[in-house]
Amino acid sequence: MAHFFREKLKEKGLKVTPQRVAIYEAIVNLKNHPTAENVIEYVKTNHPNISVGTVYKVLDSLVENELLKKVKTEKDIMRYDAVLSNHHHLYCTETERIEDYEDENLNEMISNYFKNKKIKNFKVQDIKLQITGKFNK
Amino acid sequence: MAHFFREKLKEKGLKVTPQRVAIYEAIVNLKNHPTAENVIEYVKTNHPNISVGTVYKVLDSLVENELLKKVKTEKDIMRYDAVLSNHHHLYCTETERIEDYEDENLNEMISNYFKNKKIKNFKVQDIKLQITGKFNK
DNA sequence: TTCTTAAATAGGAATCATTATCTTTTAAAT
DNA sequence: ATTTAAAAGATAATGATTCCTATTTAAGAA
Repeated sequence: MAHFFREKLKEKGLKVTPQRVAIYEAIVNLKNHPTAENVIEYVKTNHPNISVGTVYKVLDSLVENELLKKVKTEKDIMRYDAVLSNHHHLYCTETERIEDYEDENLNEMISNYFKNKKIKNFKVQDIKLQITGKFNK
Repeated sequence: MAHFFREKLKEKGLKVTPQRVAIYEAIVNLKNHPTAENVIEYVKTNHPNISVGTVYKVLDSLVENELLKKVKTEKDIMRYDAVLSNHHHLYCTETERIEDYEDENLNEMISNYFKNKKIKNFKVQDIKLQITGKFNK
């Protein structure tokens, strides 16, 4: 996993730094689509001197280079996702919990639907579901 | 429309103030899911003394009372929607444009799909599509 | 209509996530 | 080992949003 990431960095012409690796691993390990602050806290256990600005800069550049994604929320605090494959999100109405939801059949159904049904004046590139509700327990 | 809004405010036990009416009308008139700043600018043409804090507070309370909705984005600036009926959003990859997308057939297909396919440990309350792509022109 | 009062607004200071700036360090190519 | 552009660190600045408090007002009661 770290190997995949190192390769990807090189591909994109980005230097492989310990900070970048640590930040990426933080996103992977921290489930629930962490905030920058979550990442900083996590990374500081192994890199106590890491700078806040560095974390923000790295997150931005990884998103720009498609190694991470931002998660759309109704909050002004950004959250990140290391899962790049096509998937949807379950949003809890009562907490900040956000979980990934993968469903091949659903993807296929939707992609079929939009093969026929065109949206006028709009070229669809990607479709994601925001599924809002309540987790049990 | 203003009438509907006044009634709704009363229903919720909220006072009908000129500021609230103006802010609500701003959201309705400003297409493209305005930010708080867009609203402030718009409302100031008729209410030059309106306070920034008031706009934020009103927006919050209208969202809380289900007279407005927040739009999920990847930005740290909040955007609002006065359309309460079930609809989806078209997000432009290149600009900040976000348009409503209504599609009864789609709603039905998805709701049928989730009538059978249950998500484990999760009770679905609402499903929205984020459709990302490019507008023509 | 006037009175009463809790709710709402105005104005401005404070907060806090994020950005920007500038200096020092470092990855990695030569 | 040298070189150098890129990256990181430290910290100041920014800007959207929230907080605070005095003043005003909507709306029910008299």
